[in-house]
Amino acid sequence: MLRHTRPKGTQDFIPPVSQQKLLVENTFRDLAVIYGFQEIVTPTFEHTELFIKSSGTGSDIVIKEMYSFQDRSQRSLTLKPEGTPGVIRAVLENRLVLPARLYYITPCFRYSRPQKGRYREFYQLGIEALGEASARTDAELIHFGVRFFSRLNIAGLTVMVNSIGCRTCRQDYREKLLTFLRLNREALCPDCQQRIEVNPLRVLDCKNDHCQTMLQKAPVPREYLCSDCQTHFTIVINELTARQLPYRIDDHLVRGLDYYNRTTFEFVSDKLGAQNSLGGGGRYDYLIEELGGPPTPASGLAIGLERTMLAMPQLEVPTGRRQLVFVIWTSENELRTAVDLTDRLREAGIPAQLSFDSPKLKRQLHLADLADAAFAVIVGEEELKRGVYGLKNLTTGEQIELPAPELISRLKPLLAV
RNA sequence: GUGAGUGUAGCUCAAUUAGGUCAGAGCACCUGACUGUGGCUCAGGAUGUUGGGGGUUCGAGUCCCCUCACUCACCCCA
Repeated sequence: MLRHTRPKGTQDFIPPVSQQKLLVENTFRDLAVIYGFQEIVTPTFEHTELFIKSSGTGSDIVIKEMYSFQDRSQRSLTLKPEGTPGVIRAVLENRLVLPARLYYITPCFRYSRPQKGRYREFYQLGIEALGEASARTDAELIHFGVRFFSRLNIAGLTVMVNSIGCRTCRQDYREKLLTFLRLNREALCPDCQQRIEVNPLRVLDCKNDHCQTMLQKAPVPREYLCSDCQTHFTIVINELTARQLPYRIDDHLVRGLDYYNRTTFEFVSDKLGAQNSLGGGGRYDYLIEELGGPPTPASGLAIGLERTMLAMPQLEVPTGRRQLVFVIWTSENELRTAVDLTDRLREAGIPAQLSFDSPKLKRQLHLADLADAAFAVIVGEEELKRGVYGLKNLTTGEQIELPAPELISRLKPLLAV
């Protein structure tokens, strides 16, 4: 029985999975930079009110999923359940000049029962285009997502898009929907009956088959868009087509957070189980104003890192050895030289390691093998007398001798550093 | 928060139809054969309060109850 175990819903990223995670993050970073985004880092926790204000009191995140706590001065703080609110808060607080394109990689926390692709601590990769009003921006973010997933060789991806209108037309639609739902209340599942009053739009994407067949006749947001919203959506669609991005319009796609308007989109994978959304986003033209800033249009996208990793072809078990040189010494007399050599290798940018723990050559070679090093450099008494090092290729077993001064220059091309 | 399934060495799994040499194997790890050469082979070795607690029984990894953890699904969403 282990004495200490990780808290429920958290996970350890150990090698080689940690490498996989790094690959995903780096891919995201590179792409974000290419699209003109700069990184923003905000605190892991914020004042609780920030999230209540942004996500909406009706959202499940606020009602039952936040990791909230009182600090020692009785301030109510909350571990961030998503990335956007902190970013907006920081942008306003630091008076950043808009428009601005920002990206973030951050852990997020939600208290919910863990399952495949859902954790209590999870990582979100997000981009926010603040101060950009154009529908073309929305399409560009979708393009960003598609490109990101394709760079990671993720197949089976579907892009879902929809528009949920603006303040005005959404209100009209809401009334129509409410009338419809109240009329058909009995035919809906208990969950949906609840949702009618709390957040009626969410009834649309209920998973219950019964509800879905019934909802075929329900009014959908797109039918009630005002002309501006309609134009906006048309441009998004045209832009996607022009960029040759396949998409599906899903009239029932409603995002869970209250702050979205007009464009909403989601990346759905067919190899993920129940939690099949790899990421999603949309336009949120009211949030900044809502949080005390000037009226500012904005559009964003957030991707789930763990789900991305789940959808990747397979954990690329790195075949072959690590780009690492293991320095081996044969007796205490050579230890000093070995330590200095290791240090010089490192100065030259060559990953190098040695073991101080055993003077046994055999043991050291075995450790080099365990560490999966590509090469062993042998610093032996014989070699030192002649001014050479032994260089052993641990894959092939071949061993050659190199004049001491040549070692680094010969090693560099072998390790591609 | 609700439901179902699973819990045996670090890992993957065994342990006779209804409880009785049942606490094992393979991989991994350590030591040696190999006094300056890893991987291969051979010979040894260490490791488990069978998730935890209680009960039934002469006797429980095996049956019952509670609990914890994990997994999947609902819910929610990344």
